[in-house]
Amino acid sequence: MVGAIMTNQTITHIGFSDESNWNTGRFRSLGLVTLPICHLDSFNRELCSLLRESQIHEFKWNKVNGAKERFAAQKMCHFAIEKARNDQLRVDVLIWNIQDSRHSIKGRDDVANLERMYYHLFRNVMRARWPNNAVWRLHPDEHTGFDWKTIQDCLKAKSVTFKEEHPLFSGGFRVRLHQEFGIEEIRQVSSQQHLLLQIADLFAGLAVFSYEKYEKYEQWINTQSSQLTLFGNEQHSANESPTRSENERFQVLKTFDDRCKQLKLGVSLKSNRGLRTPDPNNPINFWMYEPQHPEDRAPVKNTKS
DNA sequence: GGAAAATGATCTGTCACTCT
DNA sequence: AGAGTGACAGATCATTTTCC
Repeated sequence: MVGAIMTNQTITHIGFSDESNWNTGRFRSLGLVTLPICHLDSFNRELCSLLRESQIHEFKWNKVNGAKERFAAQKMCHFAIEKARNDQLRVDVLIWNIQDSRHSIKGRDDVANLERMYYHLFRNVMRARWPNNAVWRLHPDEHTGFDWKTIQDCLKAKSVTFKEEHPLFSGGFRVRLHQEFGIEEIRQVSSQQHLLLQIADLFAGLAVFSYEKYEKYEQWINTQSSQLTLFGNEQHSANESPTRSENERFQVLKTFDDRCKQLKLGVSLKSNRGLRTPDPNNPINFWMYEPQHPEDRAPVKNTKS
C-alpha cells in the first residue's frame, strides 16, 4: 500500500489536513488529524468497516442532513475520542473569525491568510505536541484553495531557489515546512481513499458549525428538554425552527459534547459559545485564533511584486 | 403511512471580463 | 486602476419519489 518512499528519511508520523468553509461564512477552520504512522493501517481498516456499517461511501460534513450521516458522524466522533484518549491520535482544529472584515475588503488574500493559519497549526501541533524528531508526511485534502503541488515540488528539489517564482509562498513558508516542522513529504490525496481525512473534515466542520449555530443550538436544547410542554407551538419564528440538516447536526454536536464531558477531555462548548479546548495539551484541541491587532488580520494581495 | 433517498430550484459568493 | 456586470460553482432547502 505504501509505495516507494522517495525521501531519505523514514516517515514516522502522518498528518491529514482539511479546510472547512475556507472561503465562505463568518467562521472558518482548519482541521488536522495527526498520528504515528504505525497506527495508520489499522485505523483505516477500522474506519472503513465503520463506514460500511453505516452504508456511507464518503463522509462529508456538508452532506449531513439525514439519520444515516448522523450515525456515521457519531461513530466517527466516538472513534476519534477513543483513539485520542489512548494517545494514538490527535485532532487539532484551528478556528478563526472573519466577521471584522465584513466590509469585504477587495483583494483580501484568503490564500495567504490560510498559509498563516497552517503555519500556526503546524508550529503548535507537529512540533509542540509530538516528539521533536518526528518526520512527517502530510496529506492535505485535494480540493483546496492552496497550491500544495508547488510546495511539494519545492520540497523535492533540495536545492531550493528562493526566488520569487511563486510569490504566493514567499516569506520562507515552504522552507519552514521542511526545516522547522520536519515535513518530509506532502502528498495530496482524495478523501475518498483516506478516511482519516474525513475525520479532519468532520471536526473542522463541527467546529465551525458550533460557533455559527450556537444560539440556535441552545434553543434546540431547550426545546428538547421541554418538549412535553406546549410552549413551542407559539414560537414559530425563524429562529425556532431548525432545518432538517440542522436538526441532525445538533444531535451530533450534543453527543460529542456529552461524551467529552463524560470523559473529561477538557473540551468546552457553553462557556465560549462554541467548541474550544482551553488546554491545548488535550488530544482533542479546538483552538480559536484571535488576532492581536486589527492589522493582524487577513493579508491583502499585493498586485505588484 | 412514514421515513429515507433523490431530484430540482434558489440563493450566495466568486471569478473574469469590460467599460469608464 | 477601479467599478460594474454577467456567468459559474457550491451549498442549502423543499419537493417528489421510492421502499419498507
